[in-house]
Amino acid sequence: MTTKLILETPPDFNFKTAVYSHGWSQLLPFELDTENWCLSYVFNGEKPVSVIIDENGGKIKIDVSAAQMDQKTEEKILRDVRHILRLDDDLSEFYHLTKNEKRLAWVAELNGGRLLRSPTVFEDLVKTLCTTNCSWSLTKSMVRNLVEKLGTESADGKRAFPTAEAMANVSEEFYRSEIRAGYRSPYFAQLAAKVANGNLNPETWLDSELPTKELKKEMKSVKGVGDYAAENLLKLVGRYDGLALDSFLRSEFYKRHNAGNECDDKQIISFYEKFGTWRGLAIWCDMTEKWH
DNA sequence: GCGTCCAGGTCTACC
DNA sequence: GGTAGACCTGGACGC
Repeated sequence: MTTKLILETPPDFNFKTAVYSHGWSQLLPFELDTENWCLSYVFNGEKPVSVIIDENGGKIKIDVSAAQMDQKTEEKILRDVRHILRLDDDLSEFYHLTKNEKRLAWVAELNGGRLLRSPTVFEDLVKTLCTTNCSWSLTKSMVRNLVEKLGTESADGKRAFPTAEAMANVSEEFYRSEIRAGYRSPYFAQLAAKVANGNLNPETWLDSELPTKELKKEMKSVKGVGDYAAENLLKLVGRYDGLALDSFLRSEFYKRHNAGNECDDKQIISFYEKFGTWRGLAIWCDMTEKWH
């Protein structure tokens, strides 16, 4: 039994470019069906709720695997889907900056630039930690282990992303032996404990009034979060000042803009300076054009 | 089958 | 503030 919900989309919204914006759609509890072009997710709540999201005729359709829902749950699902697809982001200034750039004209044409995110900053933070210093396959493996071993099951047998409380209830050793997180294990244990006991609330980063430099400093106070991780998180809360340079972006930049030769990060930063506070989104779109 | 390298980096110690 | 070395894991690669 499913319940259908509908969301209106802004005119400059493109479901596929949002879903394919980066690797998040490959990380549980997201699951992407590229044949039917729909995205599944399992939302946390009193009881986890599994949904299938797709687009038809300029509207987002949400099939919820629940026979009955109270109004509060329905409103939360609608709010969360708006959040993960970034339906309320205003990218008009970014499109204005990029539409006359040869390599970036596609962004405004395809209504790109909306980076898929999780319903909570906590989930994005944990997933970002899973991307550091490892292959993408290991990132997927760690996230899968977190969901399958610590996530709560929904009615249809899928699992939600673990809450901070669930993650705080297991030991550092659990992260090593079961999640296969290696040296990141103490980072996960410490982070979960801080969030669960109220000493850290990453959700406040969404509408923080701190200048980006200060907010980045706060993010980096989390063990395991360095420049790349903090700048990636900043992009996910809507601030694109930092490039979030990692080995992928560097190697792509060398290929596309430096004849395959390595160069200093300062040269990359200088290259995107003209995009101002949008530079982090500009480099990401520049390096991922072929995905679209 | 085995060893080495390195991937969507960060931390700590040291200068 | 800048740099060297250590750090888990697992897939790719060469032999």
